Amino acid sequence: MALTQTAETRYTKPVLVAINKPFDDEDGLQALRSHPLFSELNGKDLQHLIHQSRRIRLGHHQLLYRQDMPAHHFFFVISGRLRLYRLDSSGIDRTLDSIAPGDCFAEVMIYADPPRYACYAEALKSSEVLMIPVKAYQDMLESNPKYAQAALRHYAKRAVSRFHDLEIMTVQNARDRLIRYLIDLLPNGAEEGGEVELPLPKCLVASRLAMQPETFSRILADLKANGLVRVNRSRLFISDPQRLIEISQ
Amino acid sequence: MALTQTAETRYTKPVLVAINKPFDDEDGLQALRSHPLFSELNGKDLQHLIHQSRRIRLGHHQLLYRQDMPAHHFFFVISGRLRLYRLDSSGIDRTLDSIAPGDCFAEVMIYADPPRYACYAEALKSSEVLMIPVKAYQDMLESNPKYAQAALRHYAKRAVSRFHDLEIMTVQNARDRLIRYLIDLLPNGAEEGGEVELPLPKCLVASRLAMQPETFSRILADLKANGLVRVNRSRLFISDPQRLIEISQ
DNA sequence: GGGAGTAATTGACCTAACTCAAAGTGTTTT
DNA sequence: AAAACACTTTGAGTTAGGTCAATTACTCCC
Repeated sequence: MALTQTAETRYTKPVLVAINKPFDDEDGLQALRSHPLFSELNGKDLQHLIHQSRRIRLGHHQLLYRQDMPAHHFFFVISGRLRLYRLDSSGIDRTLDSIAPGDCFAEVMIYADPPRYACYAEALKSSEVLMIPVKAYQDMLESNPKYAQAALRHYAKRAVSRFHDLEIMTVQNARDRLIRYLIDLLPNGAEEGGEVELPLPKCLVASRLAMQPETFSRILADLKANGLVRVNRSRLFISDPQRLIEISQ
Repeated sequence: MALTQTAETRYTKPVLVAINKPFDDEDGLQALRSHPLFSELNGKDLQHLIHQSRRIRLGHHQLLYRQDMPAHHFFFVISGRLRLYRLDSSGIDRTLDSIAPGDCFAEVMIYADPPRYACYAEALKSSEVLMIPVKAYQDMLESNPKYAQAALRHYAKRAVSRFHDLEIMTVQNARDRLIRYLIDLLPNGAEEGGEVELPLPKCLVASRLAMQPETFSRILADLKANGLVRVNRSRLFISDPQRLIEISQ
């Protein structure tokens, strides 16, 4: 296995470090307020929700929760970056998503029955997340049904985006999957070129795209040799996305 | 391309045949009522919604909608079976989902912005669907916010299930993807054996699992030779799912 | 029941991608 | 500054699975 050590062997159980610093920095609060799940909330409801939540600091590679653990909370990323992954019976570690500041994750658990995490979540670097009790959000929604519209929009969008992820994975060859992945990272899709930053280390992007790190490296080297991307560490510059699409047939 | 003709070449535009038969057969109505998106509705609201909808009959292989078409409706399957797929630039047809009676599809479009279908939908055999105006459902939800809870549960469940589909597709080898797919078809998962019916023709299951029909056929022949499944047309009998999981490493 | 059309299987061959191994690069620690 | 570590790249050999072609099995019509 090329992916160094797995989280499974690194930790015996998640160790969460709540920190006392209240969640009131103006930028953090602003980020929370701009998330669809919270944007409609009035000040009082939002404060009440935050009051019931805990702020958690996670170290590099620290596990937040495990697959199949009962899910009593969902999370909002204040800073850092996390990834979601699954471990199969042979211990292979498959990355499913990466999560940036301003995103929520495990929020589908609010309505899962039984509520169990569907994957592992770990910090890719030192990060801070807001740990929100599922019940608190549920109660708030029940007493203010008008908030449900925004939540519905968010959930529907999430379902569409997962559908799109699935679509990439039905592409049979590794090069075309990588190309589609890169184009999705571009702010305007295939419309115009630009620079993208890989949201994960290359070996984890490879895992996300169901290929080996070596394959990823070779494909990228090949695209580079053909002048289709310029590579600078985890920053890629794509000048002509249309040409990339053309060669992916 | 092994998948015979594509829908793209078969049709120039979807031809929808609304039929006059009102949607009031007791069993059809019962099925609708048991779907989470409608189960909470009171009789009057449900009747109003049905009144604004149209009943559509689809012939074998008939296209219902195309990818990127503006989405003004979502659908409930009354009878038959449909599949969702995408077509890429080289015309390859990739199956993403199959839909059975009692299911809804394109329902995420209720909250998409802009509302455009993310894929093609076609009937796999002669089918009937209820075509529900997105706006009608939206209006109903807005005037009855209490219905939103059930909708939220449904959307969250859908997102989880797409996540799970994605997870299967990050499994790198074709045999293990097929095994996981089969186990998911079993009513009780890996808990106990049983008979499953493939929801799609074999060549489309292959496409759903990002492999060639030939590969699908060979893997199934191999599982059969090892006594892991018994195959009878599209019905498979799996006596010991645990053994299947064991060999998939 | 025969013929057309479609789906599934099987064989032979080939290539994309995996595996293993080693070396290179950048980062953190002491 | 060196050592330790993590990640990435490159090379060589192997294999899973794709491709092409031919055969068989179904299904639907007439």
